[in-house]
Amino acid sequence: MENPLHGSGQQPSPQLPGYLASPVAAAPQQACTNPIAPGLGAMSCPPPAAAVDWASLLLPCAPGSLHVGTTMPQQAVAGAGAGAGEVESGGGGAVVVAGGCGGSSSSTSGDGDKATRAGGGKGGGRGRKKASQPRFAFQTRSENDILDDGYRWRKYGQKAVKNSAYPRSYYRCTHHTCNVKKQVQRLAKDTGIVVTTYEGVHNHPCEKLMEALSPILKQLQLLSQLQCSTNQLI
DNA sequence: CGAATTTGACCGGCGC
DNA sequence: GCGCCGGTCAAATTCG
Repeated sequence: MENPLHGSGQQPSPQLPGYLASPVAAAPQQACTNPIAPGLGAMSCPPPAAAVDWASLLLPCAPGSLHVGTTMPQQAVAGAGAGAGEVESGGGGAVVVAGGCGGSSSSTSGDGDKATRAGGGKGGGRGRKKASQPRFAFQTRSENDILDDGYRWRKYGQKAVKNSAYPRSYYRCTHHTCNVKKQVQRLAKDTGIVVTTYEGVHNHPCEKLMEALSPILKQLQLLSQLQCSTNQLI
């Protein structure tokens, strides 16, 4: 996800950009084409409020970013399939925000103890400890398992899970300093729905989004400067 | 050839 | 204590 929220994982909503979390959570019916895709979703979902600092949304810890303020019930994540509500919107990806922060989840995985564990061979040193990483789960109705959320992910595992005909895929943000992970799983009940669970907060801006919006931001900047000059002349 | 994905093994947590 | 299950590692393989 993208957005950088203030702080470092202390914020309730992990990576989901404010523009995603808000519209989705507050107005599920809104037809955002692709809430997960920064550039796309963002552009197609005009913010309710006029004063949105888009530039700030691009930064990690954006002061202006919105976030889901709810705490993330573990079941919302673990049982996202059953727990999270689902919203369907048009033909695009409907999204439902399942939760915001999983502070004390017992099953949440993290890297916390990984470092502390002296490892042996394969698997030794493997972290299993559930650190309190903010988790955020939501469902999308899409044929594509992989949502383009603007960040680059590397798949590091896939596992068949119980009670599901579809395997769960594990991804990690490829940014060297970023420790965000996400799990992607297709619902057994409704194969058209993909449950995506993000864990952690990106500590870097979304490259794609930056790339997509930079021309616009540039223009805005120029306009702003022009306006300043005009005012001075007057 | 480097990066990304696949896949089997390993490990810890949890329920019984 | 044991087995099941989810999560992760890392070697092998594939891809660009």
